[in-house]
Amino acid sequence: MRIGELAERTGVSTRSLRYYEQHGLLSARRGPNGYREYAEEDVKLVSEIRSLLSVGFTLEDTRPFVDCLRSGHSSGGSCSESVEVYQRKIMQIDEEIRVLLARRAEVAAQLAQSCPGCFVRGDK
Amino acid sequence: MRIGELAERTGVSTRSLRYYEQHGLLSARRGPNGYREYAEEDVKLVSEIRSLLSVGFTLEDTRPFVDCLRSGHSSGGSCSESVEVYQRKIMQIDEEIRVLLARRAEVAAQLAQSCPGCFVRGDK
DNA sequence: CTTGACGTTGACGTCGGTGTCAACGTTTAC
DNA sequence: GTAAACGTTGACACCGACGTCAACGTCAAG
Repeated sequence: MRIGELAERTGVSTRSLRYYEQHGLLSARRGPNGYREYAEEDVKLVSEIRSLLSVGFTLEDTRPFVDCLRSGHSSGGSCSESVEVYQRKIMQIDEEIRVLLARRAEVAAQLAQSCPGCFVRGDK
Repeated sequence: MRIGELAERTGVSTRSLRYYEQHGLLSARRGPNGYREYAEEDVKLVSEIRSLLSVGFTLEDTRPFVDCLRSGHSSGGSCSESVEVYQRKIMQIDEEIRVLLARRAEVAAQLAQSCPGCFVRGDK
């Protein structure tokens, strides 16, 4: 399978696929013409990457999952390193939520101060 | 007051002050030597900008507050446009929180699936 | 006069994932 | 044979709020 087909089957641009390769997340044999040749498993690999990116992982975060899949596991999350990343990520999200809640409170307080009687949708 | 003093008094780099001016948020008279000359009120202006930036406003978001102060109001939040920005911002923060909560749930679900029995700190 | 602190403008680097274009080689279909 | 579709690498653009450096003008103190 060449890059165009992989792109089509995964819904990922060829640009992105090359970018992933450039960062060591994807690898491809090269045909005699220099074209990249992908295997079936790469579809799954790319899907895993996109799935993780879509929930806020960085590309670097996806590396353990990719390695996990490549080492034969059926799921990218089956390895201990992946689990650690999951947990780090959740703690990180929690932290971001805390920051946002604090910000919301601050902004709401400033609003209340400069506009007494103003209410904010969602405030109890 | 020249830019160095304003920077010192507000705790903002001269680079930032020039950047704010470049974007029309700050203005300065020019001395005969070309140096920027600031008034006392500019200290308050810059403080307002920093205060808003620190709670996640973009520079553009601060414009109504700056205009409000410059038009003579004692508080940057006293104008209706500022109030609207406050409200937009709060709704925006709420949206971000919703997104993060959804993400957290997704990630936690994936973790649970690939690591049954794994618990996440903070999960009830 | 010289030194050094301070001022000026302009421009590039940062971070991340991707779009997009250029300039070129290959394969495919007619 | 030729055009269209696809492949290759390399490089610039984006977004936002700056840091940082260059190359230069200005001004006070010794």
